Amino acid sequence: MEEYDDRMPPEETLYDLAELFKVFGDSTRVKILYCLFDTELCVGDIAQALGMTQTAVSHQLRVLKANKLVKCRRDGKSMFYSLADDHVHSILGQGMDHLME
Amino acid sequence: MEEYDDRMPPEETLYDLAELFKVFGDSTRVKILYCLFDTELCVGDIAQALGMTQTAVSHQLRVLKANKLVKCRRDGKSMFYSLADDHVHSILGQGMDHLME
DNA sequence: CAATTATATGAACATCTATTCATATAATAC
DNA sequence: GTATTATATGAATAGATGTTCATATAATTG
Repeated sequence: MEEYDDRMPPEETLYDLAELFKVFGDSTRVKILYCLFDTELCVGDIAQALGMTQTAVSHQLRVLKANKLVKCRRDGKSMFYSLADDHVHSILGQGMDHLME
Repeated sequence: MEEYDDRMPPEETLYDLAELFKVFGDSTRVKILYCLFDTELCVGDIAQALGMTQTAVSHQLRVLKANKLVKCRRDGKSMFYSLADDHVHSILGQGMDHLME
């Protein structure tokens, strides 16, 4: 890839980075992440909090989990989701800072 | 919006936040941002560096500028683009950190 | 076991988006 | 003025993506 200068990360890394931000780039997923900002919640509670269907929330939780932005544990019939680590808080926070200029 | 608990930012803010991340969520735009990480470049140089058409780069620069991720100045026939502020560096860096786990 | 509750999944559809192509604008050189 | 170079823009197309609907899986209760 001689078009890239020395300081450019590998193309695959930049692709993965874009994929990561793409996950944050949907309002439903952002809302879910903020629901989970400082607590864990089960799927039904998230759906109710956001006024969305269980199915839609579940689909998006799958995306969030595949990208390691949330983790989950089962408790009986319920699955409790929470933010995966502090990077998620940081990224959301940086985004907010930029919005506020 | 009584479905939201007290700590949730307003829905409009969360929407704007998602829109911001959406801008970072495209590999072409991420590549452009990394090209500009520590230097300013004109459109043609960015296009050449990435092996893309001028038109495609120009369209994406417009998106980046509309969202205040880059700024530009004219010098003769050329337009030189650079990152708008340090938030852009921070957000890219946080994303990278998350990728590296 | 069957019934119920909670969640997950697959397919279909509608919407959004990035690129390409053609063309327009802007600045310079002659 | 015209020609050239650099960039921007509008329309069209192709591909990606989020929601809905129907259904499947999983755990509990009786």
